[in-house]
Amino acid sequence: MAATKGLGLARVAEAAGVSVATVSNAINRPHLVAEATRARIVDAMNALDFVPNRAAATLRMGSNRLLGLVVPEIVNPFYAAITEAIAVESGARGYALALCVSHDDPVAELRHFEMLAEHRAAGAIAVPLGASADRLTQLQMVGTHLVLIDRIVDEHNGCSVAMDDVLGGRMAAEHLLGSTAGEGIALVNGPHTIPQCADRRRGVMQALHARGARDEVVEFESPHMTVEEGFQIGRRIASTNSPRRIFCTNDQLALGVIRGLRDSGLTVPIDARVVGFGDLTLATEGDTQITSIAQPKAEMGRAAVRKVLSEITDGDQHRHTVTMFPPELVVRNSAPLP
Amino acid sequence: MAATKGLGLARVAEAAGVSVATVSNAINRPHLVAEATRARIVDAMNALDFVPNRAAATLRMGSNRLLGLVVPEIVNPFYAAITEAIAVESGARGYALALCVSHDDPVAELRHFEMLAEHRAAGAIAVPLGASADRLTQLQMVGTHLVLIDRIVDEHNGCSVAMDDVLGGRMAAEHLLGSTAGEGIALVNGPHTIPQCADRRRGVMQALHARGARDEVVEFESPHMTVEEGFQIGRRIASTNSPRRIFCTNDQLALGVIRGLRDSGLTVPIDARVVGFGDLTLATEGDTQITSIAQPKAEMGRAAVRKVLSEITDGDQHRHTVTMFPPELVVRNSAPLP
DNA sequence: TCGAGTGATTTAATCGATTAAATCTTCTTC
DNA sequence: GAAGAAGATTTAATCGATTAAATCACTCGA
Repeated sequence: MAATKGLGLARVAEAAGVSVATVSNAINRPHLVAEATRARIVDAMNALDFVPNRAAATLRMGSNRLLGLVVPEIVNPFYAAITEAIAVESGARGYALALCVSHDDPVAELRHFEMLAEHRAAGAIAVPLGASADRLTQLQMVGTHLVLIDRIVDEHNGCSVAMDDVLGGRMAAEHLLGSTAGEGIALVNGPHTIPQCADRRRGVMQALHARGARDEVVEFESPHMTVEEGFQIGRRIASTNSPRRIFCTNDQLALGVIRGLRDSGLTVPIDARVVGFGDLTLATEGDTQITSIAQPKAEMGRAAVRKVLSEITDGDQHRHTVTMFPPELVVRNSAPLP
Repeated sequence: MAATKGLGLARVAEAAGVSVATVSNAINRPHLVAEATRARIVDAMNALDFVPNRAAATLRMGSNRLLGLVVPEIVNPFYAAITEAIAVESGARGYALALCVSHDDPVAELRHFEMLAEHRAAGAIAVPLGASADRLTQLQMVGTHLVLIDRIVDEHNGCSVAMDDVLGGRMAAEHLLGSTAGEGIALVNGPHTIPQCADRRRGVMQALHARGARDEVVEFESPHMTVEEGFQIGRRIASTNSPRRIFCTNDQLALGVIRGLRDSGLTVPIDARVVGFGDLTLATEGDTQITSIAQPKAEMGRAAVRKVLSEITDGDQHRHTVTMFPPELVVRNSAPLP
């Protein structure tokens, strides 16, 4: 008959014959509560189907057990893999994940950060766009801890996770060159304005310099890095005397190039060897299996979550770090071992 | 000098010389506030970088402008596309999206729903697993509106969005049969326990019956529906006299089958015609372009969001509906027009 | 027997937005 | 000029969890 007061902790407290404070303690600081009392409270919670109200806790504490993730897109196996890893990891750590798709639109990106701020997200992971320093301050303005992933920005005052594209480029080039020295490489690349493209190219150069070869890099630029553009470039390569060791800076290009070469009567990997980048599943499952530089996507995602949570919980202990993951060469039949 | 009271509405109210109630009204029910006052308030909000506290609103109103999405995985182009559409659409409607990956684990799924309940999510969209009715009641127990997508369950008392797999199967079969009657179809299918597989098969049967042909369906069952299994089946088909009009119930199988046929000396589409299902980008981009039944993934995602929001906002007006989207035949060179 | 010490529990203030009800203005209209 | 309507704004209660400080109940040692 005692009037049911409220619907939250109070109801449980009444049922268990204790105060709300004790219920709260039983949940969050069990060591403060006597075992017998705790058991009674747990029983009461189960009996009443008690569902804690995160909003109340958030209001009181000023921060929500919620992480934000801002990615350019999900329909892109690379971001899909990262997103999945982040979702799983943050879920396992007891954090909800707010997913935001920016479509590379700065306005949308900013709106998403504002929304995260309104929800008092404890932290965020983002693939930033437009690497301007003031944009980032604007984003951090919201107060949440921000970890950058994939595209990292020097000016960022915080943690970052990315892959070592220079090393990736070097590994691809070294695999193509094998033990033979003095021979060049055809580099099918995107615009140099994309940092990844510039880095992968740099890696190729490093590999060539390392073995004292002359800089024989014949470069083909593909504006949009699509299969179609790769196809055209493949035909171009076949009809000229450019190197037949071909490094494409993504797997779409590699697929297209292989088709172009075939179309011109060349056989892969007999007449030409091709290495791609990204290790898309499609490259594994298609008719031709592409040797590719794989990115440790899941590891990157997990590392990002660990970093935000470290920022959130470790307080002063925390030191910002930039983690560069090494890529992995996956050898398949488009460029088998020499 | 006046002590800054609080950090939220109160601060804005003080700056604008009004009460918190008026500020709240200016934000949520502008028509109640005089234009001049509203302008002053907006100015104050901008000047103070006011960030509303969703948690407080949620606590008060009992519901959060947050939708939940529970999917089995993101690394799967189908779910990736749906997820992206849902994220974009809910963002556009002013709702945050909490992403949960269930990995087809009932325990994880339930945990995710509990988490959504704790956050007082206004609604959820889910690809449910284990279609047991009591599971669903358990899920709905959390009180949020639930819309099912992709896998729909008859017992569900709410909205659903899915694709018409029967129609998809029929379209595939009809395309393969063309105008010729009396010839059979090789059906490369997954286990019949998967509803989609059963439905697509049913569609094939409908097509055959419709043209009065005898039930010439030679069925091959692939337990895991992988490229590799498709490959084996492709070789089997080549070495027997089964029909050379082949419908594979997903694109992975189709890719494998084509490789198997090729491996056995058959040419596609000369000696055999192949239709896949799902229209994966990989099938479009690979060496062989697969004719496939495409699912309107983005439309399905958007429809799901519209439905939850309708449940949430329309109250009594709302009527639960099951929307079946028609698939689309995308003709490519693995089975060109007859 | 008193005080100190320890462990368990409660009291009560607080976070910030919402909203029904009350109050205050201004404007009609007879 | 008084009653009433319409419009604008304020008052004050409320949502439910957290937590510092206070209280209560014991045990133990001197």
